This record gives sequence, structure tokens and C-alpha cells, in this order.
Amino acid sequence: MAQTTNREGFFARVYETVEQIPEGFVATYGQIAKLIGEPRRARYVGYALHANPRPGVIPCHRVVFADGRICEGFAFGGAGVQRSLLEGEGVVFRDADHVDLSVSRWPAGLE
DNA sequence: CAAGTGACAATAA
DNA sequence: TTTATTGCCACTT
Repeated sequence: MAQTTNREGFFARVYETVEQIPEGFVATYGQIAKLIGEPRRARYVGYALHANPRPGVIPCHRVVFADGRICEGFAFGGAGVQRSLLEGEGVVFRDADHVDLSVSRWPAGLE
């Protein structure tokens, strides 16, 4: 048991958290990492999403950088698609590639 | 076994 | 202000 890492549990927690993001809201990698108790693994949060074992179930498009920015190369269908999805859910954009975290940031009170 | 890589983030210049 | 570098920690080569 318990090898040097609980990578499996870590990944599972990332998916669990991301799936709980409500429509019209977004979360940052660091935010999720911190929520699951590992703020230093922000990079691996993205790595977990890249693994994306459950496409269509995990709203990866609701996960963005700490600045709310979306890179053009990591969306499943393209940054344009991601932007459309977020806008369609009610997410507000400050710029073409920046989400208004002031309004759409989650958790907005930890529920 | 060691070094390099990576859907990030924070700090320095 | 933007750009560059460092740190983090697991996975890949």
C-alpha cells in the first residue's frame, strides 16, 4: 500500500473537483490543487486533465490559468471552441483569451 | 540510475 | 508593465 505517491488518488481528486464546477464558472489549476490539498502540484492538475480518462464528463474547458487565461493548444477542440463553450455557459470574458475571474471564479464561497 | 519534460504558479529583473 | 527564470513533483526517455 501507499507507495511513494497516491498519484491515482490525486488524479481522482482532480477529476472529482473539476466535475463539481457549476456552469458559468471556472477554476484555476492552482485553485484546484489547493482544494485537494496539494497546492504545489498545480502543474500536475493540468497533467491530470491532459490524461482526461473521462472525456465529456470532465469539463476541462472550465479550468484555466491563474490569470484566467486559456492557451490555444490545450483545448480538446481548440481555444475558440472553449471560449464559445464558456461564453455559452455564462462565463464573462475580459479579453479574447482571458476569463473574468472576478465574476466567474469558483469556488465562490466554497459552497 | 540520471536527466529531461510538462494543460502551472510565483517571484525577479 | 511584460518577459524570463525558478520551484514543484511525477512521468518519460
